[in-house]
Amino acid sequence: MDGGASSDSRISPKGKEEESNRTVLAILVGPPGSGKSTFCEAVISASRRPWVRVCQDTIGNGKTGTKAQCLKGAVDALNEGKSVFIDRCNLEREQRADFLKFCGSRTDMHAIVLDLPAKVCISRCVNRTGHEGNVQGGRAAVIVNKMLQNKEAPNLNEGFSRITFCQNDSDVKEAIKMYSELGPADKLSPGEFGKKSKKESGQQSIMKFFKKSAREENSQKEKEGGSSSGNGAGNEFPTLAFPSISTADFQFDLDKASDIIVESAQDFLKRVDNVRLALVDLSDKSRIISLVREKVMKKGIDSNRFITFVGDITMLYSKGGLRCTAIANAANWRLKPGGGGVNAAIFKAAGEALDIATKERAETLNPGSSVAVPLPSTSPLYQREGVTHVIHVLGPNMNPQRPNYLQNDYTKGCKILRDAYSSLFESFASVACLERNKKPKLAELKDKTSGESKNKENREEVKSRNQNQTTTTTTTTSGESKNKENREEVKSRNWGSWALALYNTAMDPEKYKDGLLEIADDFIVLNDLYPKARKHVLVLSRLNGLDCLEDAKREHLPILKSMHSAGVKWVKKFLSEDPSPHFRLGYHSVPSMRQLHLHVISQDFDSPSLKNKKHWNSFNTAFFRDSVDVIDEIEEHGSAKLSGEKLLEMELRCHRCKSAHPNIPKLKSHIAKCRASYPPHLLQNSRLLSATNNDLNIS
DNA sequence: GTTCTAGAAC
DNA sequence: GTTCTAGAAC
Repeated sequence: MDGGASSDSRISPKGKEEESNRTVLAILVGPPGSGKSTFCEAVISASRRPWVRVCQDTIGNGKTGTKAQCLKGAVDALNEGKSVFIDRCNLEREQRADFLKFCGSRTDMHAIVLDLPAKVCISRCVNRTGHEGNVQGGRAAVIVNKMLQNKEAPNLNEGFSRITFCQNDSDVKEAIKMYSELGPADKLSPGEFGKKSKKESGQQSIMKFFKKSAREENSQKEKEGGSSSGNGAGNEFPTLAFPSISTADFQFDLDKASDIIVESAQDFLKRVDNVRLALVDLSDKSRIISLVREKVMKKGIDSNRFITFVGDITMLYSKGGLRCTAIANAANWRLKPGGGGVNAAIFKAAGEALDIATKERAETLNPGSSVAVPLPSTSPLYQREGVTHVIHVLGPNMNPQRPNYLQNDYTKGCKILRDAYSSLFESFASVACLERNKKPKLAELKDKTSGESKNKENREEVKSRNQNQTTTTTTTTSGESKNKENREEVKSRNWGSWALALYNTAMDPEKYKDGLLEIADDFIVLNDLYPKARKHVLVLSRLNGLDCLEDAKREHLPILKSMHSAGVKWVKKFLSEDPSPHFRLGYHSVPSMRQLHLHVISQDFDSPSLKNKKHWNSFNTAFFRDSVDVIDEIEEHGSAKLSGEKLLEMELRCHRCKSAHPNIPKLKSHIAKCRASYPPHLLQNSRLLSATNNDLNIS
């Protein structure tokens, strides 16, 4: 920081009489979660000067307050000779203007800008509301980000005599100290303090993060003896390739659309560093591409960070040498493959895996929103193109032949299209953040620069790397054919001694019988030693050699079925004691403990043993394979689908409402309260068992 | 699978 | 300073 906020500041009053009665009206400027109320409270409790906090959230006595009420509150306090904090977001100039009318001989106008990283504000919002209301998880992010999009930093020419900018907690602390020490007769020196040098941004931590990653990558490159920098620098950035949304089938006006693309992109790139956007179109005669190019040029957007690209969005790397972290899909609202255009092409190129992964994420999509779907490493798009995520996005429809036609209402249409792009870019930012967190895999590829003649060796490299991955992590997709070659290698597993506890129990149950709930001929039921929910038991196969789900084949169907019905029996027993919980029965794709075991687990996940991301994701991503599906798949294909351990690294999402949470404690406090209905996928095929579940009465 | 702990993030 | 994560050892 350039030391600003600290640079004090107090000027002792010149002529005591005239100056000592001066009041201060300080307008706090910052999004939800930036700490405005905390700021006010800290100053008020420590200050010798009489302050009044005028807060729009509380002024309405339970109802949402209005700006008018705030204005009146401020006038009253100032008339009583008190100084005032205006505690509302005040991010836009217009919002602040009315308060500045008080600027007069007796009142000094101050702005205090809490320009903290958006990420920090979002996580505080999540924490604060925790549960109900709309400001939680992903929504908090959307709301805060949206507000920040329109923010206008206060300027002295609005009528402020002093503006204090705070970019981090220590700036805030100093500002609090400064205002706290402001006695009734003191005056703070006028001017701007603590303003950031160049770009202003609420995304500091994300920017820092990307900068750091880029540095690391560069230094690694140097170590490898690679070329230093040059014009290709942009090639290192995580890149989002996206088609123009709504302008093909949905017939959105091209001129308007190109404005929105350029403005949204510029906005995004301003806030997030070291990422790149690429607008892609199939044809070099594309009108949208030329319009966008023109506007990008006019606006002077960095050509390393925003590019237009002519080519097939499903073959950007293999055919065009353009490496993209994520590609956007102009999806339909049902998120179904097919149809035509980009949607059909992407689903086709990504294979069945994308369809499955999409279904796990969402059933439908609203216009103006997006959903990021991680691509399984088996998808051709991942292997061949290095794409880790497909982000489905749905724009407005201006085509009368298609559903949800907007009847030429471009006010609505433009808004939805803007929302669509901003949602798309936000999704990409979190994807890029996630990918960066992992050890760079594809980034290891030493490609020189762009060049259309992307050499074959590189592609071979990608391929072999991914093959290696499949052998070590036992990731598979569709059925038996896939992993035949790998099987021998995978077969010899190294189980640590700690991983044999279940195996030993299964082989010699009598020895451990005190701790067991049930011993049958082919299975054992026992409480999980470290339950991850209030009810969590294991149905353990007794068959030697059946180590894990990967080993389960058609010949094991009888035992799988008998384990399943044992599980259901125990669920019934638990429900007869307490009918409230829901249960799932399933296997981990890659278990830590040897000997096939079926988890029977209540969906409260209320347990001190549930401590980390891996715990959560092992029960709440596709890593957890429902017993019913496993049986179906083995009956049909001879083996069950397995998911890779990559899923265990995914961001934390509520298993009911699917909101995202920054860490385990916050997730846990959320799920303790979330009563949203379960995702539709779980409500089918008896994947979720409860007291009201009819299937329980029959089987 | 857990525990322990360094150090990152807050 | 405290909270949280993630990697190593078992």
